[in-house]
Amino acid sequence: MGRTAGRTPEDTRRLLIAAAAEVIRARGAGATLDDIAAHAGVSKGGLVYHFASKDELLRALAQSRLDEFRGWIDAELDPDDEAPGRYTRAYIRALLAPEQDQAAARESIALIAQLMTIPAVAEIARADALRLDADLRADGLPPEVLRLVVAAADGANMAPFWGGDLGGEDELRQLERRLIRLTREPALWQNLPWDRD
Amino acid sequence: MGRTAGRTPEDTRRLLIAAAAEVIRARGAGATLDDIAAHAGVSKGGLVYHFASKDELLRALAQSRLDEFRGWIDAELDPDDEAPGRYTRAYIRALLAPEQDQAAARESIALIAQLMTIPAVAEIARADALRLDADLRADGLPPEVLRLVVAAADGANMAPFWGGDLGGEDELRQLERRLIRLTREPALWQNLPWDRD
DNA sequence: GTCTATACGTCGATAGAC
DNA sequence: GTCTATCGACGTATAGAC
Repeated sequence: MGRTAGRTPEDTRRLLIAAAAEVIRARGAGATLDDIAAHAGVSKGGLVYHFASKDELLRALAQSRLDEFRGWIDAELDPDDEAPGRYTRAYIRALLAPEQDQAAARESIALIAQLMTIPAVAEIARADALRLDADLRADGLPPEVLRLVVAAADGANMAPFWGGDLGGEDELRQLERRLIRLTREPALWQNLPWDRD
Repeated sequence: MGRTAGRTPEDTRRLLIAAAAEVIRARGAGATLDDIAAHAGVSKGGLVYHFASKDELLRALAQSRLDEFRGWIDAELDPDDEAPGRYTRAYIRALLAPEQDQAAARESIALIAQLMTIPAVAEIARADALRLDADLRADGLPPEVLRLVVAAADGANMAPFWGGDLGGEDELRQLERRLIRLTREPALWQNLPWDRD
């Protein structure tokens, strides 16, 4: 019999992933395995038993974040909404949802961006992005409207990461409403007199 | 007198920054000072003479990238364009300009994102972003149009970083044309029937 | 099967010779 | 101004307690 009290290996793994997220958020990029292990209440060797390398731990952390984000989209899906673009609308709401504060949003994005430098993480992130794009393309919106709306949502979401300060919360809410409106009535965008003048 | 042949300290610094960029692009995040120094033709100790720490070297690299990006915007400024939104149009062109290939764009963005995890780099990036936002806000466009256009350009620019695959080059060019059109005629966006339905 | 303790190799940083 | 030599810290690997 092992040494732990009532704690399954899965619990320990989750504990370690959560500790990694917290320590990296607090200490930044240079967080050590000792820090993470101590924060989870185990030794560094104990950590290595569950995750053979630091990269594997960070890969698991990245996967949990990607799954979490996918969960946010699903949570924003409106059961009464059966019209084309329903998934895109959930995507917009998930991306533009107000976070606790700007700093938290910036740190969360910085964490993902940082993990992207690990090849294994870049790979699963790319696979996730491809699946997400496929879901969005299957959502029934005209391609050029989808591209505009997704790009705008992505850009607005990334803004805090770069540290800029373009407009406040009210303007962000207005942008969210208008992007969602475009998904409901794509002709608004398509029928603008683009080639006149 | 020192030991070098005809090379000024400034030359050596530029050489080391260029070597850092190249080695990090090739080897990824784990590039060592030895690798970078060897690639520039000096020893690790020689590198450390010019940059007291690895962070300082990477800070200089980040600054050079930020300056380079600012230069791209200035290069896209149309001398004959005096209308409101001229700086925003240059910003859009600089961000959506086709790079050599998608992989190069992704690596370039990944480099910046990776450097952002260093506190000193995050600070200068934030200062740069604030100055850029101030320039954009002073460009004479209605705030809600500016926000949409900048968010869409940012998001389209970041797309390769996440590894997704939403549409091709032609669609990107169309998006660029339409965003620029909106800066020339903001009323197109403002006068849409947002609250109807 | 789960974890602790410990040893090993590498890297960033420092000191001092030339 | 650049080098060699060396130190301390970290990621990795492993032997063994329970």
